[in-house]
Amino acid sequence: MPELSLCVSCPNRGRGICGAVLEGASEGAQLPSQWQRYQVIRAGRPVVTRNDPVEEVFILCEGWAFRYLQLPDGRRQILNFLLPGDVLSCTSMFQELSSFSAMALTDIQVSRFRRADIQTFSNFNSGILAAVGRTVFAEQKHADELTATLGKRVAEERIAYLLAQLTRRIAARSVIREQRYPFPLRQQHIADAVGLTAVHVSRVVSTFRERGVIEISGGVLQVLDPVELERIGAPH
Amino acid sequence: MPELSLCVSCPNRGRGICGAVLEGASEGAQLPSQWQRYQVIRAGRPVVTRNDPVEEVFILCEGWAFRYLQLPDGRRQILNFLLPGDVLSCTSMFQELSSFSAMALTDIQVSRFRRADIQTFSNFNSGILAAVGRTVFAEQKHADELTATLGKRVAEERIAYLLAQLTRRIAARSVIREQRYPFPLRQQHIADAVGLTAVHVSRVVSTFRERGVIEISGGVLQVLDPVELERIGAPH
DNA sequence: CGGCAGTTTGATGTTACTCAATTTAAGTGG
DNA sequence: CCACTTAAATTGAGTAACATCAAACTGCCG
Repeated sequence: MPELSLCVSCPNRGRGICGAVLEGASEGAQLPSQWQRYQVIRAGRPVVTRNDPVEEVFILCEGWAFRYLQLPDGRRQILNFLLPGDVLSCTSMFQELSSFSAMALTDIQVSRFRRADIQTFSNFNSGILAAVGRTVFAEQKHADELTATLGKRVAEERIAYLLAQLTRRIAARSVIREQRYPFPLRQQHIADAVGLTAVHVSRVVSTFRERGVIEISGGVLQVLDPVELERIGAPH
Repeated sequence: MPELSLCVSCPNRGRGICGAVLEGASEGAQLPSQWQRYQVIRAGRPVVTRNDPVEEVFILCEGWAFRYLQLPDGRRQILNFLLPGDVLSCTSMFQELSSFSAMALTDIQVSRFRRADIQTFSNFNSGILAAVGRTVFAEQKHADELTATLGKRVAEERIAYLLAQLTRRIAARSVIREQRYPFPLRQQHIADAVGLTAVHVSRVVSTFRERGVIEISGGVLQVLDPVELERIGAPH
């Protein structure tokens, strides 16, 4: 969801990965590239941890990650998944302590900007402000849709919502090869994202497979019936 | 949640209502008051409607309102409740079509600023930007907490979460008279906010009453055991 | 004194969870 | 290439939480 034109000299730029989310960035609405630093984080390692101080805003350049909240009993709720080009969260631009945790789902590469640099720079560059505004809007809209999905919809619809949304986002930033998408999620991740148990996710995914809607295996999601998936998962 | 220092010459300013949420606003971080307009909206009437164009950012000066999403089958999910001093949503600052609907819960009074005015003004006033940033952060944090609550917690915890959060917010902007709070919500509103049915809300609220935790009647919420309510509803 | 909206209560149904066992898939080292 | 190991997915049986339906009750207002 979050798209922001800060990731200017991402190693993937020009290879169609970060580039895909940069559309809409006006000229001059980019931070000086020398301000960013790169970091590689291995799958399963934390990116930021709730209540820890964060000096920087993270942009995901490569791989998948997710934001989540941990409950005292150890259960976690995944708030959203992050794909290449996504800002971890725009709110990191305004807050010194992180209000959420984030973890690398695959090996990832992140680009980091100091919050202070962004704030200074955005004071005399309204293009950045506009980009931040669009991103904030997208983040909030996504959060609202998720709230409605968790509050009012059954398991089948929740899972279809997540899968439909992910395929749309993956397709938007890569060359679409028929209906096959790279898919590093375990069923436990789906469960934590849509508020179900992994066992129940398994059952629902099985019925989707039997009905010829989707097929997940070997880290690849195949959408056999995109229309049906959208119909079940449509948020409105 | 959303607190923003735009509501400068609200009719309630000085009477401790809007004033309560203005703390933290630095000098000069206020929009010229002649840019705002007032409007009264009666209980049950729409404030904004999803997909309608909105030229203005709304700030609630008096009464209660709520943001919601309507599902095609007529069911609705309430996203949050708005109390005096709250911005309807900061994202209205960046988007021309509303992504949500909002409705007055009681008779309300709103203050309206043209989006264009705010954008222009914020370009040469970094105090406004900081205030917007804080508000955006608060909105997102609230949305994240709600997601975790809907995804991972049982009926009793969801309802306690909502009531605890509301009492904190009401207390923050009014003189606290013992543990009695004005409470214009019907049980159906609670149900739509936390993803339950009104019938089940009734049962849970009854057990709270029997256990001496709260008491709702005559538009007043009495918190008899604030510690217990917080304990059940604590988001983490 | 109706009438109406909101709440409460009971009986029953459905959805999703829990626990536990089994199967499949993915590595790993010989 | 094949045993061995381990994580993930699947399946079944039993249960808990919440929804649904319908009826009775309460308070409020004209």
